[in-house]
Amino acid sequence: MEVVDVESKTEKIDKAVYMLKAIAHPLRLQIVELLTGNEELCVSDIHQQMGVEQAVASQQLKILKQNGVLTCKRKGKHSFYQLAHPQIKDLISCIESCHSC
Amino acid sequence: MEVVDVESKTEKIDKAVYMLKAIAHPLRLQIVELLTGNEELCVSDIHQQMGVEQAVASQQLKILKQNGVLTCKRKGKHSFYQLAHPQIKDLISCIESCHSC
DNA sequence: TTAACGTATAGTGATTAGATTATATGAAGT
DNA sequence: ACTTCATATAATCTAATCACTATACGTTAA
Repeated sequence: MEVVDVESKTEKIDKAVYMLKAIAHPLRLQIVELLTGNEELCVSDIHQQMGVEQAVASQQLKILKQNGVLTCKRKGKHSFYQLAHPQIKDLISCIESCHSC
Repeated sequence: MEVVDVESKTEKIDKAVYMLKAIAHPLRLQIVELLTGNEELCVSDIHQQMGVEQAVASQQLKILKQNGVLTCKRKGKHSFYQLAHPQIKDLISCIESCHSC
């Protein structure tokens, strides 16, 4: 195995770790779960549905975005967030299935 | 929805979060990856294959065990660790697939 | 029982993530 | 330009996690 492969392997691991760390938080996991059932949601959708302060929702969304879990596009006054990868849906159902059998 | 349902929902979320947090670490993720390709491994297998101190391997294995990612059974001098849920294999391939397309 | 091997735990300081609240920015309508 | 609504950032303090290393425990065989 060459050096360049080793480097990209640790990079992949780091990216995976960042993603997992981002999701590994009660609020953020629930946000991701919400987004597996909704194509996209804006900050106030989440802050209302989850019963948390707007600033809290915005902060957690930022963390999920920074770590490659969500993407964000602004339309007028609203910022719409959605899953960055379709596989994240599968990931969520894997985790959920670990605690229902 | 009844109170008992709400409670078990947060419990499930917490358990999922603990699992994800445990996996969300470079060494621990690699240990789990090793265990998706090997039915079971002992501490010294891991400490040798990963090139880390025995104590480090043991500590990280303990964290994975405590958080429901691995199980452990002792046979003589050796402790053998394995995945606690088969779905963890799928979880790992989901994460990996997020960074190869 | 002691020696050798495999594994587990404990202690430390440094770094990072946590919750909470106040404030700042950005867009749209009047 | 000013107001309102939607979103984002900053600041603080507390708590958890980190890496690292020394040491303790458990098992087996002589």
